[in-house]
Amino acid sequence: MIRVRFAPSPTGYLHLGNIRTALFNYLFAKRTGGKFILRIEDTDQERSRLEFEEALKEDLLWMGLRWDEGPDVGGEHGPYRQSERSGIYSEYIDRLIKEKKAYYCYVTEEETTEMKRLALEERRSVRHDNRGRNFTRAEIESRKVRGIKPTVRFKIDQPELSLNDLVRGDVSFNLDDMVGDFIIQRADGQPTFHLAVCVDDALMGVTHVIRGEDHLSNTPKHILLTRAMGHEPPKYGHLSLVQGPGGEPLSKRMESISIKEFRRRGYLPHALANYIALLGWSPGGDREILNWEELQHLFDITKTSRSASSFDPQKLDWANGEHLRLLSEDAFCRVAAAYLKAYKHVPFDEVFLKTALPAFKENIERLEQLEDRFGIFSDDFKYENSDALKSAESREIFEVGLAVLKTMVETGQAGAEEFCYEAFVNGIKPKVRAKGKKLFLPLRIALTGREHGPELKKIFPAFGAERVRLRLERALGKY
RNA sequence: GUCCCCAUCGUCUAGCUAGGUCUAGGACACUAGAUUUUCAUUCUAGUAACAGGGGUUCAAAUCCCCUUGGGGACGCCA
Repeated sequence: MIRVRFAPSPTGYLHLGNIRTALFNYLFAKRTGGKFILRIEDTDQERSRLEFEEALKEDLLWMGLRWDEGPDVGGEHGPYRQSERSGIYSEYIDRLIKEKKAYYCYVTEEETTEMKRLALEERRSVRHDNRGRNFTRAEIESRKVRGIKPTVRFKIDQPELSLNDLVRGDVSFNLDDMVGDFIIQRADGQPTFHLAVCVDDALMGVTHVIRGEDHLSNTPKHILLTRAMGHEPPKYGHLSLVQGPGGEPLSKRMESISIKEFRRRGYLPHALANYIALLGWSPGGDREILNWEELQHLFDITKTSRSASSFDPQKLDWANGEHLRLLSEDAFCRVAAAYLKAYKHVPFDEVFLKTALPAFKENIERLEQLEDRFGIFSDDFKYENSDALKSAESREIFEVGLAVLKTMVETGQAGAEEFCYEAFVNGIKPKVRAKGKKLFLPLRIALTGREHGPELKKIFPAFGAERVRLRLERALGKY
């Protein structure tokens, strides 16, 4: 059984790149009925905050990525928060030291920094020179006396290592030039990310580690460490990174790409997932708009692109529009009403929303746009193009419209529950000179104040006869 | 600097594993036209790419090498 994990550190909000990693893990596991684990990597106590953990769980759930094991839901391999697993980590660290696979290192942080500076200056490879390995007993004693607390470093003796990556194929590393012994326990006694990850992946039975390409060069460390602890390393897959629209790297500080922000702007979770999946992956053929089941069924990690891809907000908008239009009228109303309630202050009740909302379904790309579009229902509006209202032909349309409306009201064709657009328009058409665009554009502007908008037919039920009368009169300058 | 990864339209990509069907296909965006009794939706058409150089081969977008360019890593962050 495939077991994967998404392991964010709660030091900021989830962004496009993070959620893509989570999505790909989820898709990869679910295709074969595997398990998706959520693990919180909060070994950096300085920067980890509970607030971020809560936010990230909310974002994951919103996207439809429920974890089978993790905080809140539990599981056999818990706890799933690294800060609650320190006992486990120290056991492993002790054992590695006992087995001479790791050692206490009394080299200070300052010395390490200096080592790096010098290497850069002499244009050599920047790596730890393992000097702490050969300190004499006396040297160690003197450092202890000076109050220096040791770190624990894992020994690397292997000169090279190759691995078969799920997305990149065979990759080999020249370890000699790359890494020295690395720290698995800080001077303050806390385990580092490298140790915690390896211990947890092994103990939680993780079979595949799918993560960003930025971890590719950590992988040799992780393989060596895992083996040293007596476990078989998982399979690795390193996803190419996502860049911003201009090719810049994504950052946790970029507001515009946080999942929270996408929610606020009215993207459908599934449309976002669909678009994100297309970033670095293609189902082949001409298909682009996929539902959740198709996504799950078709996704193939090995067909994922090996080069970085740039986030294109325009294409996201297009995808969102497509998914919005795919919704049934009922579903659209539900989703849109819920969105409006949560994020916008639109002064309309649910009954009104239900009659008005369907008109906008074909007309928007983001739910956010609804707020502006609803402006046509406000009685306090300005004409986008008042010139179109002033011609004799236009005035004729409005005068006739008023007359037709009056008749309709008198004969009961414009009652409260139904107000027929066709009857209204067909009543006007034979009696005026203007037709086509010359007829409908002035009418649209008179009625809504704008040159663009939903089909007039669809907004009539929400408008009602009285509002139409008022607006025709206003267009005529009668008040 | 060292190590690792990557390279097809402006962008996302198909094609590359098993070289010929590629005068390189689709999508977003853009432009033009059609439909819609108006705008949008929809439809049709158009502009636009194999980074460069060397090989291998009858034949290279596809395989190999070099150059160039981009990204990542080199933390007592994850």
